[in-house]
Amino acid sequence: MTALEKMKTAILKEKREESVRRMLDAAMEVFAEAGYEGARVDEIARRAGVNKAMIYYRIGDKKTIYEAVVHDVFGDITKRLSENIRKDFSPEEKLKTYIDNLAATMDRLPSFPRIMMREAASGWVHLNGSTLKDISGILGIISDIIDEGAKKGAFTRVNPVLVHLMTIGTLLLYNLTMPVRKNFQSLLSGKIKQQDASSFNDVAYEVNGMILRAIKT
Amino acid sequence: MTALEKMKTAILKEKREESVRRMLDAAMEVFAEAGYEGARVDEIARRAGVNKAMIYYRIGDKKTIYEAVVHDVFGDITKRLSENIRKDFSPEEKLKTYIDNLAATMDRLPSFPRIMMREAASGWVHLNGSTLKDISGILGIISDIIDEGAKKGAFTRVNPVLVHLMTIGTLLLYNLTMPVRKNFQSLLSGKIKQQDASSFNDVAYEVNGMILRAIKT
Amino acid sequence: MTALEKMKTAILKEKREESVRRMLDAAMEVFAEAGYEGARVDEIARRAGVNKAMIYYRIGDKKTIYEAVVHDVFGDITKRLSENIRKDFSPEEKLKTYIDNLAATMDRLPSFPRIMMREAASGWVHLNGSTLKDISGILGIISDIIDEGAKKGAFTRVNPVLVHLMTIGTLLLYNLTMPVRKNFQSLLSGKIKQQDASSFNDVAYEVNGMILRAIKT
Amino acid sequence: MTALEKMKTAILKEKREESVRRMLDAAMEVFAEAGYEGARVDEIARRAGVNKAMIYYRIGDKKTIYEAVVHDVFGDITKRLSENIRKDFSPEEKLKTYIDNLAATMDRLPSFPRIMMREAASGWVHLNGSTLKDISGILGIISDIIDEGAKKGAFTRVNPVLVHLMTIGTLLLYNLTMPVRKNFQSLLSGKIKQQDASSFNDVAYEVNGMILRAIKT
DNA sequence: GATGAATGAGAATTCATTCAT
DNA sequence: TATGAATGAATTCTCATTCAT
Repeated sequence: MTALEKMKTAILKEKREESVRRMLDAAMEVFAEAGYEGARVDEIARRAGVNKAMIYYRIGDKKTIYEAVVHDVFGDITKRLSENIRKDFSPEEKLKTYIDNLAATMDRLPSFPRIMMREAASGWVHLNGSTLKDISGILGIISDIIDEGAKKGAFTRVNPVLVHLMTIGTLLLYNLTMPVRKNFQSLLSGKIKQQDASSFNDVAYEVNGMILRAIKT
Repeated sequence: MTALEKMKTAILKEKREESVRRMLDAAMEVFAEAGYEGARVDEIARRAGVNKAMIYYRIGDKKTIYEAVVHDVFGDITKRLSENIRKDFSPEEKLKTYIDNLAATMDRLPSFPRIMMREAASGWVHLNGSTLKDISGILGIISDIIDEGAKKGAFTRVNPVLVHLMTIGTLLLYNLTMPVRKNFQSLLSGKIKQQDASSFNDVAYEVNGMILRAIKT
Repeated sequence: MTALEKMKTAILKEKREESVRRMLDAAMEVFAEAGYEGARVDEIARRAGVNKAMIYYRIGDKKTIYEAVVHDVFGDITKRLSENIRKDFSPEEKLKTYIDNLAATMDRLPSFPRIMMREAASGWVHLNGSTLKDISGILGIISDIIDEGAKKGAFTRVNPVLVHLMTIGTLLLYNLTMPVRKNFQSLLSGKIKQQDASSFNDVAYEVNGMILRAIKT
Repeated sequence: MTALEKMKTAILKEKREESVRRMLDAAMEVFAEAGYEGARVDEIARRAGVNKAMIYYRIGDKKTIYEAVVHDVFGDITKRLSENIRKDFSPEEKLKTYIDNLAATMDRLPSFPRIMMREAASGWVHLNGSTLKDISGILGIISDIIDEGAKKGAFTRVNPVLVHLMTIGTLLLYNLTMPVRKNFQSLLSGKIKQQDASSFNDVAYEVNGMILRAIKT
């Protein structure tokens, strides 16, 4: 193959990947908004700006698209968490980083909370082996943090799975109740004195505080 | 109308209501398992043991069935909570009752967690005014508890919405990760020393402990 | 159930069966003309005068429709043959009846030759157990005829399968070359002296003569 | 043009023809297996080891490919027959050669029986003028053989078209029932004494015998 | 010439909903 | 009231064909 041909091939490949990326991004959005059954392949194609047949050509049928999306979603968060938690942090710092990263991911990838919620409701039937491994990787991280904290006398001995579920459950629900919370505020006017945390940073901060208080010695 | 006719009418009415009840119960199950879009009216009819046209005749179209189900689900839990939290309880007791009741509801009405999760993921678009009022009623309850606790010096001042989200988020996720947690246990063997709470009572107890530690002065 | 209701049910059932019959007849035609892959469910519905969804409701998907058709086609011919070959016939008479019946079936059920040909070309992949049994029933019949003839000294010992294949192969091809044979007649004018058998009766007669000469002692 | 250039051009042409040959061979296979409607252009390209667009470039659309294949199939058999039937043969020898050649062709070109069957079932709509001429050429050959035999007193006067249909129908059906005949053998065990002809040579021999007996004086 | 990319026009199948009795 | 029958409107998926380089 000549150098020119190589360049052409490379450009084609890049274009192809870019197009697949766009399809998967669109799919993630649509699946998040409508769920697996509610998602329309037509709509995914429309948002990705490609012909519908292209999706079948490049990725596969609806089930395959969905699995790719789920894998991406969970893979991304795992990667992010394992990258950012530094070895030399104290358990408290690690826990904070852990919570901050979860919160940040939800901010950056707004489809994540919805897809995760739907997966939970559906009994996680779309999690394949590698994604399960991803998730247990996350559990391993938090487990180690709690463990280390307990050994150093900073934390009480608690079930790390529960801490994880509490953290992610709170953040998820916080994230997903955003659109309706204003309604409650007005209905509860006078009752809730403290302002609702306005940004996601704030809530990460608050959640962090609560969790720490709950597990510190 | 003769007495006999009245009796007949009454029996008919009872039968009718019983039949509607069966349809709604079946619908709740199906919606919980498959979500709104994934649910099949045929399947609801099958499980309720009635003719499909009957559902349209008695309840209405799919959307109407779903709204009735959602209303039932959220109405039930509100009712239960407001009934069980006695005035003369201490804030701590009230909080415990509150958490226990949430946990018990999930146990008794296994469709609740799934439907709530799906509602969260869908942006709560099916909550009508009265259901919203139900939910804010719940928020009012927890808000009052926290408030009272703060006034009595038992609790720190925390955002009651956050406490509520933390409680329910943890319980929901705990409930819905049940089927996959065994997988993680094996993948994490050696890391997680403490046993997973085996019953839902246990987890309510643990969650209660965590929440209390997080907000007690 | 009252007598009136019974009557209603019976009428409904009749209507239903009549409608299924129409669908299967239409399907047989369409499959004969276009083959499995070429057949359009839309076209079957159109010819049967029913809504396309009705076909799925009553019969099933395309594969199921096709299998029903094939089963009908082969079942019909088997039934006809076994009914008409009388015990007290001589082997020669039996053979004649056998050939006549095959020829008559092709006349009466013009889809049969085409569907059988296509089945042959496709490797008989759609023949299920019961249809295979039907066909081997036919083979059993001809086999017995040859056998009896041989015992009585009327026929030579020949492979009955070959006789069957020869009979049916000739009739099928004769039947299916009908539309093009005129073309040949003109191309061959002067060469073929004997007139082409004009009716199917005639050809059954001729085939019978040939087969008899081939196997008589 | 220089000699070198000429050579290059010749090699290119050869390669081109070789590639077209491969495509047509692949197409014949695929059409035989799946029929016109069931055949996939993708699959043809795959088996030919060429890019799909190449087929359109070199041969044309699906219909054109199919017509080329049909023409090849029928042309081949005509050519073979007319070459092998020597003038100085006796009518009996000629008939034998004719049958042997048909049988051999089916052996050598396994797609032929299937494509011919499908063509028969479809009403020969893909036979163009030149192919029709090919076939009537074959009919002319057999017609002449019968004629000559009748004149010499060796054969009775029979319809040569019928003899042809009988021969080819038997061979075709014999060939195409091969895969299912074992099933029948087991179902008919005890009934069919004579072994099924194991090779195609054998069946040609048997068919020859039957036909001869049917038409000899 | 050769090839990967792209797509429009179907085709099968499903399902909420209505009809008719 | 109750129910089997019927259907229109999607929706997923496929594939022959063309494009662009």
